[in-house]
Amino acid sequence: MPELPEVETTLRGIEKALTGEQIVRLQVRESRLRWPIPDDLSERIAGRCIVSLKRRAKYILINLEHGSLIWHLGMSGSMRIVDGATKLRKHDHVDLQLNNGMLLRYNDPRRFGCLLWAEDALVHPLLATLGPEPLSEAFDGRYLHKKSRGRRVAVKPFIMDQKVVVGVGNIYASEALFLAGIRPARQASRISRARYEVLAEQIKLVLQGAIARGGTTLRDFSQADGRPGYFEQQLTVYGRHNQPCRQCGHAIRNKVIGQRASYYCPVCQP
DNA sequence: ACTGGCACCTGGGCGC
DNA sequence: TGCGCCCAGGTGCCAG
Repeated sequence: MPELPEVETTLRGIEKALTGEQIVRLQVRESRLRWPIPDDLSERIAGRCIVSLKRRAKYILINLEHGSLIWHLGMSGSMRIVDGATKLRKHDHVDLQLNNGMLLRYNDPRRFGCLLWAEDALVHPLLATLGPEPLSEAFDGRYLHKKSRGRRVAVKPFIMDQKVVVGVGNIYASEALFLAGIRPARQASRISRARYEVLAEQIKLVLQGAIARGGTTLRDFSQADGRPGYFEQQLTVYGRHNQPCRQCGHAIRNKVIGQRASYYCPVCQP
């Protein structure tokens, strides 16, 4: 489910309800996520206050007075703010219980997400080697061009590599490459600086546009208040195999690149 | 250092 | 209705 816009949407949806509140406990119904939720996590964080929430890449960081929760939604994770009387749904694996009676409830059918704790999240091994944030000034065409020298991979998996730039997943990679007019299978090292300038700009625009609309709901993603994201209507190529290109009318093609479905227009993306 | 392939899971949609 | 198959928005790890 979640790429950067969906994670950002989730963060914004839970931030107000959590910030400044005290944690009563963490109720874990299913600890077998991508990595097991540590047994002692609840006692470790009980009684602590939530100072702030941040996003780094696709991780949600819940900063406590001391230490942080590192929370990843995986492919199918979602979060809601509910009260204690709200009925459990299937795959509601974790509740973060607050002293005001509200809960942050985590649902994750496929259990590819994770919930970890670190004293200093940013130096945690999972976060330490991540590339720049796409919406930061550090990320631009010059950076992408330099980073791509000598890389034989296709440009699509290249921009989905979290060591290159974070937050770009399978949907927005296809979208940004379409908007930039670059074929997704093209070798990363064989793209000019000028075209990387356009690509970096389109990555920023497509992510910002998706955040503004609350992300994309294809199957099961929902915002923290239960509403879907509204970016699906804006998708130009993703999931539109054999449908006419919105720019030129040619049929959109579907090709597996780096084990992931990829969509492009053979005319607009030469 | 890079690269491609596999693994981890459940559920929905399809054809038979 | 049931079964088997394929697909799904992520990413760490492995061998080559």
